[in-house]
Amino acid sequence: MNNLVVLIGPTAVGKTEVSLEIAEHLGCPIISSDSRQMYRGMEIGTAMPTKEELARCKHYFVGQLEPGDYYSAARYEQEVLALLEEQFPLHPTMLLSGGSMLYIDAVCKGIDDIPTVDDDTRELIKKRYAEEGLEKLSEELRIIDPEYYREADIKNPKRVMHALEICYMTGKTYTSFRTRKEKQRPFNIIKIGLQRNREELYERINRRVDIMIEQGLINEVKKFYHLREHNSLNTVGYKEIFKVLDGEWELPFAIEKIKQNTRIYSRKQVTWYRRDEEIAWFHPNDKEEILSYIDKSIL
RNA sequence: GGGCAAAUUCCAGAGUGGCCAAAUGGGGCAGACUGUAAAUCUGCUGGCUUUCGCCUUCGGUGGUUCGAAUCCAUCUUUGCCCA
Repeated sequence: MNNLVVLIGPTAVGKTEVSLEIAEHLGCPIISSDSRQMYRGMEIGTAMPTKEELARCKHYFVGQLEPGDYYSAARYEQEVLALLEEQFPLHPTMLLSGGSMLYIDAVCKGIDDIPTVDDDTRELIKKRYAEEGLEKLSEELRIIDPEYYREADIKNPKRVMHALEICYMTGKTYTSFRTRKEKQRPFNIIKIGLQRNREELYERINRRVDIMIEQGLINEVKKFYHLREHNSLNTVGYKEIFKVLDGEWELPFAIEKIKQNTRIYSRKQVTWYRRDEEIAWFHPNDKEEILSYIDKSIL
Protein backbone atom coordinates (compact mmCIF):
# COMPACT_ATOMS: atom_id res chain seq x y z
CA MET A 1 0.00 0.00 0.00
CA ASN A 2 1.05 3.59 -0.51
CA ASN A 3 1.72 5.92 2.37
CA LEU A 4 1.64 9.63 2.87
CA VAL A 5 3.68 10.91 5.75
CA VAL A 6 2.31 14.28 6.84
CA LEU A 7 4.70 16.43 8.82
CA ILE A 8 3.11 19.30 10.65
CA GLY A 9 3.98 21.72 13.41
CA PRO A 10 3.80 25.40 14.22
CA THR A 11 5.86 27.91 12.36
CA ALA A 12 9.56 28.00 13.32
CA VAL A 13 9.38 24.69 15.13
CA GLY A 14 12.00 23.25 12.77
CA LYS A 15 9.96 21.46 10.13
CA THR A 16 12.29 22.11 7.22
CA GLU A 17 15.24 20.25 8.66
CA VAL A 18 13.18 17.31 9.86
CA SER A 19 11.36 17.13 6.54
CA LEU A 20 14.67 16.85 4.73
CA GLU A 21 15.82 14.06 7.02
CA ILE A 22 12.61 12.16 6.47
CA ALA A 23 12.70 12.68 2.72
CA GLU A 24 16.26 11.48 2.55
CA HIS A 25 15.44 8.52 4.71
CA LEU A 26 12.52 7.58 2.50
CA GLY A 27 14.16 8.63 -0.73
CA CYS A 28 11.16 10.69 -1.77
CA PRO A 29 10.44 14.29 -2.72
CA ILE A 30 8.78 16.80 -0.41
CA ILE A 31 5.34 18.17 -1.06
CA SER A 32 5.18 21.49 0.66
CA SER A 33 1.97 22.48 2.34
CA ASP A 34 2.60 26.10 3.06
CA SER A 35 0.19 28.63 1.64
CA ARG A 36 2.78 31.39 1.49
CA GLN A 37 5.93 29.60 0.44
CA MET A 38 4.06 28.79 -2.73
CA TYR A 39 4.64 32.29 -3.97
CA ARG A 40 7.70 33.26 -5.89
CA GLY A 41 10.08 35.75 -4.38
CA MET A 42 8.95 35.62 -0.78
CA GLU A 43 11.99 33.66 0.33
CA ILE A 44 13.00 35.61 3.39
CA GLY A 45 9.64 36.54 4.83
CA THR A 46 8.17 33.06 4.56
CA ALA A 47 11.34 31.31 5.71
CA MET A 48 11.37 29.31 2.53
CA PRO A 49 13.91 26.48 2.42
CA THR A 50 17.28 27.79 1.25
CA LYS A 51 18.84 26.95 -2.11
CA GLU A 52 21.00 24.35 -0.41
CA GLU A 53 18.02 22.82 1.30
CA LEU A 54 16.01 22.80 -1.88
CA ALA A 55 18.90 21.08 -3.61
CA ARG A 56 18.90 18.23 -1.12
CA CYS A 57 15.68 16.88 -2.52
CA LYS A 58 12.95 17.73 -4.94
CA HIS A 59 10.31 20.11 -3.53
CA TYR A 60 6.86 20.63 -4.91
CA PHE A 61 4.64 23.65 -4.33
CA VAL A 62 7.41 26.01 -3.39
CA GLY A 63 7.78 29.32 -5.20
CA GLN A 64 5.62 28.35 -8.11
CA LEU A 65 2.88 30.96 -7.96
CA GLU A 66 2.88 34.65 -8.70
CA PRO A 67 1.57 36.80 -5.85
CA GLY A 68 -1.47 37.76 -7.88
CA ASP A 69 -2.43 34.21 -8.83
CA TYR A 70 -5.68 32.78 -7.61
CA TYR A 71 -5.33 29.72 -5.47
CA SER A 72 -7.38 27.70 -3.02
CA ALA A 73 -7.34 24.73 -0.73
CA ALA A 74 -9.52 22.84 -3.19
CA ARG A 75 -7.10 23.40 -6.00
CA TYR A 76 -4.31 22.28 -3.75
CA GLU A 77 -6.19 19.11 -2.95
CA GLN A 78 -6.58 18.26 -6.63
CA GLU A 79 -3.02 19.07 -7.53
CA VAL A 80 -1.55 17.10 -4.66
CA LEU A 81 -3.73 14.08 -5.36
CA ALA A 82 -2.69 14.16 -8.99
CA LEU A 83 0.93 14.46 -8.01
CA LEU A 84 0.66 11.56 -5.59
CA GLU A 85 -0.90 9.38 -8.21
CA GLU A 86 1.99 10.17 -10.48
CA GLN A 87 4.64 9.66 -7.80
CA PHE A 88 3.44 6.62 -5.91
CA PRO A 89 4.67 4.16 -8.53
CA LEU A 90 8.16 5.55 -7.98
CA HIS A 91 7.88 6.36 -4.29
CA PRO A 92 5.41 4.21 -2.38
CA THR A 93 5.80 6.50 0.61
CA MET A 94 5.57 10.23 0.02
CA LEU A 95 6.04 13.18 2.33
CA LEU A 96 3.82 16.20 2.80
CA SER A 97 5.18 18.92 5.05
CA GLY A 98 3.86 22.29 6.09
CA GLY A 99 1.85 24.40 8.42
CA SER A 100 -1.22 25.37 6.44
CA MET A 101 -3.81 23.20 8.10
CA LEU A 102 -6.69 23.88 5.79
CA TYR A 103 -4.56 22.72 2.89
CA ILE A 104 -3.41 19.64 4.73
CA ASP A 105 -6.93 18.73 5.72
CA ALA A 106 -8.02 19.22 2.13
CA VAL A 107 -5.51 16.57 1.13
CA CYS A 108 -6.14 14.19 4.00
CA LYS A 109 -9.88 14.54 4.39
CA GLY A 110 -11.04 16.22 1.23
CA ILE A 111 -12.97 19.39 0.69
CA ASP A 112 -16.41 19.80 -0.82
CA ASP A 113 -16.78 20.46 -4.48
CA ILE A 114 -17.92 24.04 -4.45
CA PRO A 115 -17.76 26.07 -7.65
CA THR A 116 -15.07 28.68 -7.98
CA VAL A 117 -16.60 32.12 -7.85
CA ASP A 118 -16.30 34.15 -11.03
CA ASP A 119 -14.88 37.64 -10.98
CA ASP A 120 -18.17 39.40 -11.68
CA THR A 121 -19.95 37.79 -8.76
CA ARG A 122 -17.00 38.41 -6.52
CA GLU A 123 -16.92 42.07 -7.45
CA LEU A 124 -20.64 42.43 -7.03
CA ILE A 125 -20.66 41.02 -3.52
CA LYS A 126 -17.58 42.92 -2.54
CA LYS A 127 -19.19 46.14 -3.67
CA ARG A 128 -22.39 45.36 -1.84
CA TYR A 129 -20.47 44.62 1.32
CA ALA A 130 -18.67 47.93 1.06
CA GLU A 131 -21.86 49.87 0.39
CA GLU A 132 -24.46 48.05 2.44
CA GLY A 133 -22.49 46.48 5.21
CA LEU A 134 -22.36 43.09 6.80
CA GLU A 135 -25.77 43.26 8.47
CA LYS A 136 -27.59 43.63 5.19
CA LEU A 137 -25.70 40.78 3.63
CA SER A 138 -26.20 38.38 6.49
CA GLU A 139 -29.88 39.28 6.60
CA GLU A 140 -30.08 38.37 2.96
CA LEU A 141 -28.27 35.13 3.63
CA ARG A 142 -30.80 34.34 6.33
CA ILE A 143 -33.54 34.47 3.72
CA ILE A 144 -31.72 32.72 0.89
CA ASP A 145 -29.98 30.00 2.87
CA PRO A 146 -31.47 29.78 6.35
CA GLU A 147 -29.77 26.51 7.05
CA TYR A 148 -26.30 27.88 6.55
CA TYR A 149 -27.25 31.09 8.32
CA ARG A 150 -28.04 29.09 11.43
CA GLU A 151 -24.64 27.51 11.71
CA ALA A 152 -22.48 30.06 9.98
CA ASP A 153 -20.13 32.51 11.60
CA ILE A 154 -22.42 35.40 10.78
CA LYS A 155 -20.03 38.02 12.08
CA ASN A 156 -17.31 36.94 9.72
CA PRO A 157 -17.59 38.93 6.48
CA LYS A 158 -15.58 36.42 4.49
CA ARG A 159 -17.91 33.58 5.38
CA VAL A 160 -21.08 35.53 4.70
CA MET A 161 -19.77 36.92 1.45
CA HIS A 162 -18.62 33.61 0.14
CA ALA A 163 -21.91 31.92 0.92
CA LEU A 164 -23.76 34.66 -0.91
CA GLU A 165 -21.39 34.46 -3.84
CA ILE A 166 -22.19 30.80 -4.24
CA CYS A 167 -25.92 31.37 -3.91
CA TYR A 168 -25.90 34.16 -6.46
CA MET A 169 -23.70 32.39 -8.93
CA THR A 170 -25.32 28.99 -8.87
CA GLY A 171 -28.89 29.80 -7.97
CA LYS A 172 -28.64 27.12 -5.30
CA THR A 173 -28.01 27.38 -1.59
CA TYR A 174 -24.51 27.27 -0.26
CA THR A 175 -25.73 24.50 2.03
CA SER A 176 -26.48 22.30 -0.93
CA PHE A 177 -22.79 22.14 -1.73
CA ARG A 178 -21.63 21.53 1.80
CA THR A 179 -21.62 17.84 2.56
CA ARG A 180 -18.70 18.18 4.94
CA LYS A 181 -18.14 14.51 4.49
CA GLU A 182 -14.68 13.16 5.04
CA LYS A 183 -13.32 11.50 1.93
CA GLN A 184 -11.48 8.21 2.11
CA ARG A 185 -8.04 8.22 0.57
CA PRO A 186 -6.54 5.25 -1.23
CA PHE A 187 -3.35 5.56 0.78
CA ASN A 188 -2.26 5.28 4.37
CA ILE A 189 -1.79 8.60 6.18
CA ILE A 190 0.83 8.93 8.91
CA LYS A 191 0.70 12.23 10.75
CA ILE A 192 3.78 13.43 12.57
CA GLY A 193 3.54 16.54 14.71
CA LEU A 194 6.53 18.58 15.78
CA GLN A 195 6.26 20.46 19.02
CA ARG A 196 8.39 22.41 21.44
CA ASN A 197 7.37 24.02 24.66
CA ARG A 198 6.05 27.50 24.19
CA GLU A 199 9.03 29.32 25.61
CA GLU A 200 11.41 27.48 23.34
CA LEU A 201 9.22 28.08 20.30
CA TYR A 202 8.86 31.77 21.04
CA GLU A 203 12.60 32.15 21.35
CA ARG A 204 13.06 30.57 17.95
CA ILE A 205 10.40 32.78 16.45
CA ASN A 206 11.97 35.93 17.86
CA ARG A 207 15.41 34.92 16.69
CA ARG A 208 14.16 33.99 13.26
CA VAL A 209 12.53 37.36 12.78
CA ASP A 210 15.77 39.12 13.70
CA ILE A 211 17.58 36.98 11.16
CA MET A 212 15.01 37.80 8.51
CA ILE A 213 15.68 41.48 9.03
CA GLU A 214 19.43 40.90 8.77
CA GLN A 215 18.92 38.94 5.60
CA GLY A 216 17.15 41.87 4.01
CA LEU A 217 13.47 41.35 4.60
CA ILE A 218 12.83 45.04 4.06
CA ASN A 219 14.19 44.98 0.54
CA GLU A 220 12.21 41.87 -0.20
CA VAL A 221 9.05 43.56 0.99
CA LYS A 222 9.81 46.63 -1.11
CA LYS A 223 9.70 44.47 -4.22
CA PHE A 224 6.11 43.64 -3.44
CA TYR A 225 4.92 47.04 -2.36
CA HIS A 226 2.88 47.50 -5.54
CA LEU A 227 1.18 44.13 -4.97
CA ARG A 228 0.27 44.75 -1.39
CA GLU A 229 -3.47 44.48 -1.95
CA HIS A 230 -3.17 40.85 -2.91
CA ASN A 231 -3.99 38.32 -0.26
CA SER A 232 -0.68 36.61 -0.72
CA LEU A 233 0.96 39.71 0.69
CA ASN A 234 -1.44 39.93 3.59
CA THR A 235 1.17 37.96 5.42
CA VAL A 236 3.02 38.29 8.68
CA GLY A 237 6.33 39.96 7.98
CA TYR A 238 5.03 41.80 4.96
CA LYS A 239 2.02 43.66 6.26
CA GLU A 240 4.03 45.14 9.11
CA ILE A 241 6.87 46.31 6.89
CA PHE A 242 4.37 47.88 4.53
CA LYS A 243 3.40 50.11 7.42
CA VAL A 244 7.01 51.13 7.84
CA LEU A 245 7.26 51.93 4.15
CA ASP A 246 4.10 53.98 4.51
CA GLY A 247 5.71 55.90 7.34
CA GLU A 248 3.07 54.75 9.79
CA TRP A 249 5.34 52.63 11.98
CA GLU A 250 8.91 52.85 13.14
CA LEU A 251 10.99 49.84 12.17
CA PRO A 252 11.71 48.56 15.70
CA PHE A 253 8.00 48.62 16.45
CA ALA A 254 7.23 46.75 13.26
CA ILE A 255 9.81 44.11 14.12
CA GLU A 256 8.18 43.57 17.49
CA LYS A 257 4.83 43.29 15.77
CA ILE A 258 6.15 40.70 13.36
CA LYS A 259 7.41 38.64 16.28
CA GLN A 260 4.14 39.01 18.10
CA ASN A 261 1.99 38.16 15.09
CA THR A 262 4.14 35.16 14.34
CA ARG A 263 3.66 33.96 17.90
CA ILE A 264 -0.08 34.40 17.55
CA TYR A 265 -0.01 32.53 14.27
CA SER A 266 1.86 29.64 15.84
CA ARG A 267 -0.74 29.43 18.56
CA LYS A 268 -3.57 29.35 16.06
CA GLN A 269 -1.85 26.49 14.33
CA VAL A 270 -1.61 24.62 17.59
CA THR A 271 -5.32 25.23 18.22
CA TRP A 272 -6.07 23.50 14.97
CA TYR A 273 -3.81 20.57 15.81
CA ARG A 274 -5.42 19.98 19.15
CA ARG A 275 -8.55 18.54 17.64
CA ASP A 276 -6.66 16.16 15.38
CA GLU A 277 -6.23 12.96 17.32
CA GLU A 278 -4.28 11.20 14.63
CA ILE A 279 -1.12 13.20 15.15
CA ALA A 280 1.84 11.51 16.81
CA TRP A 281 3.91 14.17 18.57
CA PHE A 282 7.68 14.48 18.69
CA HIS A 283 10.33 17.00 19.57
CA PRO A 284 12.21 18.03 16.41
CA ASN A 285 15.46 16.84 17.92
CA ASP A 286 14.22 13.30 18.27
CA LYS A 287 15.01 12.36 14.69
CA GLU A 288 15.71 8.71 15.39
CA GLU A 289 12.38 8.23 17.07
CA ILE A 290 10.57 9.99 14.27
CA LEU A 291 12.18 7.85 11.61
CA SER A 292 11.55 4.62 13.44
CA TYR A 293 7.96 5.63 14.09
CA ILE A 294 7.54 6.19 10.37
CA ASP A 295 9.19 2.90 9.51
CA LYS A 296 6.92 0.94 11.73
CA SER A 297 3.80 2.83 10.57
CA ILE A 298 4.37 2.29 6.90
CA LEU A 299 2.03 -0.25 5.35
C1' G B 1 12.84 74.93 50.60
C1' G B 2 7.88 76.75 48.20
C1' G B 3 3.80 75.94 44.57
C1' C B 4 0.98 72.93 41.30
C1' A B 5 -0.49 68.26 39.22
C1' A B 6 -0.87 63.15 39.34
C1' A B 7 -1.10 58.01 41.56
C1' U B 8 -6.97 53.14 38.72
C1' U B 9 -7.41 46.30 37.54
C1' C B 10 -0.98 43.04 33.12
C1' C B 11 -0.06 48.06 30.30
C1' A B 12 -2.18 52.64 28.48
C1' G B 13 -6.30 55.16 29.90
C1' A B 14 -11.80 56.53 31.18
C1' G B 15 -14.44 57.01 35.55
C1' U B 16 -15.23 62.57 40.06
C1' G B 17 -20.64 59.77 45.86
C1' G B 18 -24.75 54.48 44.66
C1' C B 19 -26.36 52.06 37.81
C1' C B 20 -18.25 50.09 39.30
C1' A B 21 -14.97 44.37 39.47
C1' A B 22 -14.68 49.47 37.16
C1' A B 23 -15.67 52.18 29.78
C1' U B 24 -12.24 51.79 25.72
C1' G B 25 -7.74 50.29 23.48
C1' G B 26 -3.39 47.25 23.83
C1' G B 27 -1.41 42.83 25.57
C1' G B 28 -2.54 37.85 27.25
C1' C B 29 -5.51 33.33 27.06
C1' A B 30 -9.03 30.16 24.74
C1' G B 31 -11.89 28.90 20.49
C1' A B 32 -14.06 28.67 15.40
C1' C B 33 -12.58 27.45 10.66
C1' U B 34 -14.55 23.91 3.40
C1' G B 35 -12.40 28.29 -1.70
C1' U B 36 -6.39 33.41 -2.15
C1' A B 37 -6.51 30.41 5.57
C1' A B 38 0.60 33.49 7.77
C1' A B 39 -6.34 35.03 5.94
C1' U B 40 -10.91 36.01 8.51
C1' C B 41 -13.88 35.84 12.78
C1' U B 42 -15.53 34.87 18.09
C1' G B 43 -15.32 34.57 23.49
C1' C B 44 -12.84 35.39 28.14
C1' U B 45 -9.41 38.41 30.83
C1' G B 46 -9.50 40.12 40.13
C1' G B 47 -10.78 35.46 43.21
C1' C B 48 -14.49 31.59 44.51
C1' U B 49 -19.12 29.83 42.29
C1' U B 50 -23.10 26.30 37.22
C1' U B 51 -26.55 30.76 37.74
C1' C B 52 -27.95 33.81 41.78
C1' G B 53 -24.29 35.52 44.65
C1' C B 54 -20.17 36.21 47.90
C1' C B 55 -15.22 38.05 48.79
C1' U B 56 -10.79 41.22 47.73
C1' U B 57 -9.29 45.63 44.55
C1' C B 58 -8.64 51.90 42.19
C1' G B 59 -0.62 54.41 46.07
C1' G B 60 -0.62 53.90 52.22
C1' U B 61 -3.29 55.24 56.66
C1' G B 62 -7.24 57.53 59.05
C1' G B 63 -11.84 60.16 58.47
C1' U B 64 -16.86 62.02 56.42
C1' U B 65 -21.25 59.25 54.62
C1' C B 66 -26.63 54.67 54.87
C1' G B 67 -22.93 54.11 50.82
C1' A B 68 -16.26 56.22 48.49
C1' A B 69 -12.05 54.68 42.93
C1' U B 70 -14.78 59.22 43.44
C1' C B 71 -15.22 63.92 49.29
C1' C B 72 -11.65 65.46 53.63
C1' A B 73 -6.89 64.97 56.39
C1' U B 74 -2.24 63.06 56.37
C1' C B 75 1.85 60.18 54.57
C1' U B 76 4.57 58.09 50.35
C1' U B 77 6.03 58.28 45.33
C1' U B 78 6.28 60.62 40.51
C1' G B 79 6.13 64.81 37.10
C1' C B 80 6.17 70.01 36.24
C1' C B 81 7.00 75.07 37.95
C1' C B 82 9.32 78.78 41.36
C1' A B 83 13.66 79.05 44.36
